[in-house]
Amino acid sequence: MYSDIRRQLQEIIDQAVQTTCPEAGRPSIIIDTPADKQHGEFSCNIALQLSRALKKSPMAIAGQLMPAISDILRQHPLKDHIANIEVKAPGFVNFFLSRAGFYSFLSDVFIQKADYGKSAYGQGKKFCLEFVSANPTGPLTVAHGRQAAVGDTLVNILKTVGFDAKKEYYVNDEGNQINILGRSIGARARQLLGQDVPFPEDGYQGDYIRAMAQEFMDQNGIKTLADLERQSEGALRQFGVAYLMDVIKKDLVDFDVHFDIWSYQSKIADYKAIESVLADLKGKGFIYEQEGAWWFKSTLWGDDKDRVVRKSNGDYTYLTPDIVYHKNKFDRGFGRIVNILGPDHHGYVPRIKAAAGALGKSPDDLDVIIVQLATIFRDGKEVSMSTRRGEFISLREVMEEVGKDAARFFFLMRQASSHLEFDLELAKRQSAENPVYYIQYAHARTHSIIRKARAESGIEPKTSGIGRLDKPEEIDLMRNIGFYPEVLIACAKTLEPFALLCYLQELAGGLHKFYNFHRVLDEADKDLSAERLALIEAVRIVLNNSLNLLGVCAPEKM
RNA sequence: GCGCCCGUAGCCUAAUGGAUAGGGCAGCAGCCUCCGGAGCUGCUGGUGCAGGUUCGAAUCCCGCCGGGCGCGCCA
Repeated sequence: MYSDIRRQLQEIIDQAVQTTCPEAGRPSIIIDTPADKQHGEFSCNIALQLSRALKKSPMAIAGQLMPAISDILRQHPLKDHIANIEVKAPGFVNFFLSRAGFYSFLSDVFIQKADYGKSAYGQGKKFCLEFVSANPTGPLTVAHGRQAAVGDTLVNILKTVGFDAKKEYYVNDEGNQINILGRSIGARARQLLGQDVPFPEDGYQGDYIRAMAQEFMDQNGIKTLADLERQSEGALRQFGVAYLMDVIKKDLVDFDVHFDIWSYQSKIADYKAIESVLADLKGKGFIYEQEGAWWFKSTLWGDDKDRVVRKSNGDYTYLTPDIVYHKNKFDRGFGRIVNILGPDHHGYVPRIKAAAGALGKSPDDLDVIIVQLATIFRDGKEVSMSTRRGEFISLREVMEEVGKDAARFFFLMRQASSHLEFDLELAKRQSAENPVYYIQYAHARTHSIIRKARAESGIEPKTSGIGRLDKPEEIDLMRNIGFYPEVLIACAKTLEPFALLCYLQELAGGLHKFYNFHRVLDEADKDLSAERLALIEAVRIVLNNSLNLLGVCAPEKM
């Protein structure tokens, strides 16, 4: 494994530093993966780091370290895996893998197969990622779609690298938005019954509200205004929440996003729970009264200003039940809590981190990923969006128009922190301009070659005893295959699945390039064919594993 | 006004403080007797401005310039 080799090199270099320049102490040895393969598979900058302390030039230090490293390596089990060590200006020590080193990556793949990529990096730590958590006031929008794609993929990756990670959806089934929802449905119902009532100014204007009003009346046998008046506001709200949560859940299932935990505000943050948490915070001196309202001292943890948790009229603000909800998450044993929010909520981050602090946790135990908006382009024009006005493209429309695979892939095509432009026409295009197909095509191609080898030549991938793969395109593929588990760990560290997309494009590109340079199936040399077929098989497995993490299909034919 | 995010070629985008700033699109020139041409090869072009920290800065710090977002006893 790549990480094992890295760790062993660290030990070797550490030892070399101790013998050649003990006065340097025990500096931490950092082994990089050079961006440029001309600098080898592993690179160490220790000589550059020690330059100042030792008052020597980096090149001189590296020159001293080199022979010591070689000596140690000569008697080390790793010696078969390293072909060459070089010192290169301004003072890097670079390590080049041998063919045996590269072949070991293929062995790893054939041993682990569908599990290839898994690691123990997360050490089973309980990790809660809360995302989407759209209020049940309408269908999911593309903003939620992007958050869903990012969150779902991220948890898939976190689980793969050894976290006990859960996907959680928090349902805000109470509060102002839900009151407005109830009133909106009520108003549409009255209008359907012929009463000329004005629609609430802040109401939800989407057409779906009218359909819901009709459904509500059908279910409850409401035929007249008098029938309607007998229904409570609460009944309307309850109906609205249940109806829209069904819509949302179906959107998510069709988008291949499956949550582990559904938390309801009404169940977690009831009156008793809120009062208990407020009493606790008040007891700790984190809450004070002013002008009839209760204020939470969020400035103690760096927030701009303190925040109201109980208004002068006795109502709670949005923050208050949310503090209770986060306490609930911590109480459930999650060591790490991460929330995905839209950019319109970034001002909310300091106060919820302050809440974590007030609950006796470190504000660093709670992270927030802000996923920037996706702007949808149709016919080269931006489509404007506003839930209130009912003008938006729903996630469902995008899914139905471009398909689940392209939608998920496109939502991940930029870093979450970057604004995303989603071109519907491009996503639909089945051509070279569309990156989804580039990768899926690579996967289909591996299947096609393996199929043909079996059917026409009876050649099977040679999964052990590889010895002849040495072309640059073959080496490049093996290097990338070996790097796959590292890519997943990098994604987990940065909480950013984007790097996996870049990796996939490179791996797919490497396959296409190899294919164009070298013939896999050759009747005259079936042994080499079997080795190359093994390489193809390994690529197939990695493509398949990573596409699974993205929730994108890995087609065998296209 | 205060706070957060962002400025990389004609357009989009990458780069755990590392080496010659890497891809893609569009453009031009090539590659199918042969495993899927949804592919491959080649050509051209870039870190907003000015300082600082560092052995080393697209990256970190300060100041400008330009863009986005947020600043409620809303959610």
